Amino acid sequence: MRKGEKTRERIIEQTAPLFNQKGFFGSSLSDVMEATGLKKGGIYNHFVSKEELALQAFDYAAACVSERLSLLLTERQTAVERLLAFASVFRDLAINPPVPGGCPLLNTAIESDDAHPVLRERVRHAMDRWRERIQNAVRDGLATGEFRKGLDPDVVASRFIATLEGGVMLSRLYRDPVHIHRAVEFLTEYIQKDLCA
Amino acid sequence: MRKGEKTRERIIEQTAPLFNQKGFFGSSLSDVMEATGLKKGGIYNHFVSKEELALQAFDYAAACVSERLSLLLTERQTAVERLLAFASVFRDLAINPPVPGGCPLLNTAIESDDAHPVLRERVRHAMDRWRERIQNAVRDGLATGEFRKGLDPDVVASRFIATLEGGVMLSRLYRDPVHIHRAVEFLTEYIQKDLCA
Amino acid sequence: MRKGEKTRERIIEQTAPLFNQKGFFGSSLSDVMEATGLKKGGIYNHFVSKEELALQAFDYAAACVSERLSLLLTERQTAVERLLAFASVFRDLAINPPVPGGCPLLNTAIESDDAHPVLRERVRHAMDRWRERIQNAVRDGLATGEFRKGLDPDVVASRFIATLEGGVMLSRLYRDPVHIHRAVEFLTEYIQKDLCA
Amino acid sequence: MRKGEKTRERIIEQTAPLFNQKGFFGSSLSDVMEATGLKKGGIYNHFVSKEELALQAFDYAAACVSERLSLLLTERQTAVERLLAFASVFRDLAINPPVPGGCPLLNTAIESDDAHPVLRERVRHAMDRWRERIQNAVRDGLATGEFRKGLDPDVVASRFIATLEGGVMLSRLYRDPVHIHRAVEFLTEYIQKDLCA
DNA sequence: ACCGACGGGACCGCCCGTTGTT
DNA sequence: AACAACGGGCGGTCCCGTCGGT
Repeated sequence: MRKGEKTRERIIEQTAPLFNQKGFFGSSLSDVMEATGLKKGGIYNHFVSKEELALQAFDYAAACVSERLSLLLTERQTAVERLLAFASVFRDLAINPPVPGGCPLLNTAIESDDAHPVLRERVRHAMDRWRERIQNAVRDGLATGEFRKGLDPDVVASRFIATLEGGVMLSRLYRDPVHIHRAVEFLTEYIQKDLCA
Repeated sequence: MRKGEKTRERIIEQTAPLFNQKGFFGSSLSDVMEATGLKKGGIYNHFVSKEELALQAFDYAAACVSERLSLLLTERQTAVERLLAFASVFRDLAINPPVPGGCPLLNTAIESDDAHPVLRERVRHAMDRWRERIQNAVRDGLATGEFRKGLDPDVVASRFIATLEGGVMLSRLYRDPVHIHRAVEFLTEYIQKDLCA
Repeated sequence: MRKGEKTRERIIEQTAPLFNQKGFFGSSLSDVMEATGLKKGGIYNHFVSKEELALQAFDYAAACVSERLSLLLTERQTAVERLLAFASVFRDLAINPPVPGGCPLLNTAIESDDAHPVLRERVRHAMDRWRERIQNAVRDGLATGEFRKGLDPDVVASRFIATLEGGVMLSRLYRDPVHIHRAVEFLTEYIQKDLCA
Repeated sequence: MRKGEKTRERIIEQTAPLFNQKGFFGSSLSDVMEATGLKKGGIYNHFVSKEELALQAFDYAAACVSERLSLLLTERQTAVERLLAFASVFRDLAINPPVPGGCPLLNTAIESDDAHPVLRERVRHAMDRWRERIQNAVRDGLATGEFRKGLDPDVVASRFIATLEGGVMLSRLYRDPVHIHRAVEFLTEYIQKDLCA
């Protein structure tokens, strides 16, 4: 990897927390300069615009969360375990997020949905991957007989993500982990009572 | 000061959708001028700063939602009906919100939690009121014997709001009402299976 | 005197300290409103512009100093006493000025000489009156034989005003009355050694 | 940073006359842009604020005068000659100032004394240097026996500066060099009659 | 590859003045 | 006679992006 490539990645890593915390409109190039220690010229060598950098910073932040998901999901055997692992990642997202600022998908979805179509498209794509993970877990559980018949994987995915993202929002708003814990607990009961055969 | 008061309220009403859609940092005074048809001088006669206006626009937007809640909640007799009514308001929030842009509490919570403490405090306060509504409904259900003993109203409130706000986020992100419908359905099942005696 | 006339004078009295301290360019209409307790409409009823008000406030401030001069000069008998009285008024101008902010002629001369010809003309006129007072005192001293022959009243006036205004400036700059005292002492010696026959 | 340093100095040199003539509050950034030929971005690259620029422009203007003083004072042998040289610099200050607008210390002292503490502190410091020059000249005169015993250098400094600055004010107000000439003449007599042994 | 200098313009806030109303 | 309401525009500051230099 060339030196330039490394710098480029460093910029992304250092600005992802910035954009995740203050948003795209709330972050200025001055903030970016401060976060990276580079001057404008140094940044524009690697990115054609602030928007391009923000997009990649979002992709990076989303990937950081995905990585945590992959890490936990692959080592789980049963579908139940995998769904629980998914929920536990969100517990971290609220309390000890991989990228400071909480859940990048939630943050960016809210900021972009009426104001930045390009960014919104990125969030949709990342969100699709998350939903697939849950859908796949559910399908596996259906295939192995772990889950009761008739379950709609899509519905389960919506329920999971909605509840968890909402819990993240509440815990971050109140700076109190209790809300995300209640969300996880809610889903845990849901798995046991509704999903399992 | 008859006319001024009216203008002031008109400014708030016309800018609430703006701030709710583009956020505090994403909305400029030029946007406000365009939305209101007034010049800066005319706006600054009623508000000392953009921040002051944004705070009041948020209060207004939150009050609009609260009004819908009050309207539906007061005419419901049972606790179950009131919880269902609460959920149904969120269905509207995602699809046909009283103030364009979705849920002002969700939007503002996400934008402010790392970037604007004053705004965040406002959201907290508004969110407290919402939680109280649910808690009160649950307490009523407990008192009448409608709900099973041992229910923690606080926990129910967290579960409701998390699930619904997350559903709003998903439906707005995908421009698809199915997600908020699934969230409401989720909570409907929850009421029937877990809350009722 | 009509009520309007009284308000008008009140405005002038209340804004003279403002303009004398912060200058014409440094004083805003907001400052004027605060100083008078009136709103813009109340002020523009009596003055067609900020400039017009500032001109009259200057005239008033200059008149305040002139009044002190008249008060002291009329009760003095000899030319020496009158010159000393003139100097003593400047001692007050630096330490306990009739209009807060020091000498209005000095302040306004400095601000206006390159920036505001109209104001500058007013200062010139007021300064002419001051110089005449000294010139007259000198002429009287010459007529009575109190002063030595050959004295140029114009020269004495320049020397007096220059020394005193410079002393005021220094004492106000350092917030230390010693400088104006030294200036007065300087002129006292000058009177005794150079002017008297 | 060869070029930038040069531009920075050019900005200071070009704005010093502006601030000296129209004052800090009377000079706008538009004036600065016009004087320098740069846009706001180009100016703010070198100075963090208008205030910072004004402070440095004052320092520059004060240094310009000081330079003239140094030039004349160093080549003079006797204390008398040095005091006369000091006075002659003020003659120029009124008629043909090194920085257009007259004496920067006088101008800035008057504008800042009630309105801008930071600027005022700068003036005080520069004025201290001037007073030291006179005090040193007097002390030298005392040491060589040129001046009569018992002279207080501090008093002489106050008298000189007060008289000269007041003379500058008058000459600039009237656009007539006669007043500063009279002030210099006054001090010349003072030197001969009062200071010399 | 990074920095420095600069443009052109948008930002929010405040300016001074006018108008309509009471 | 006083004020509230508003316009039109300038205030200083900071924005994002470009380009030349090293």
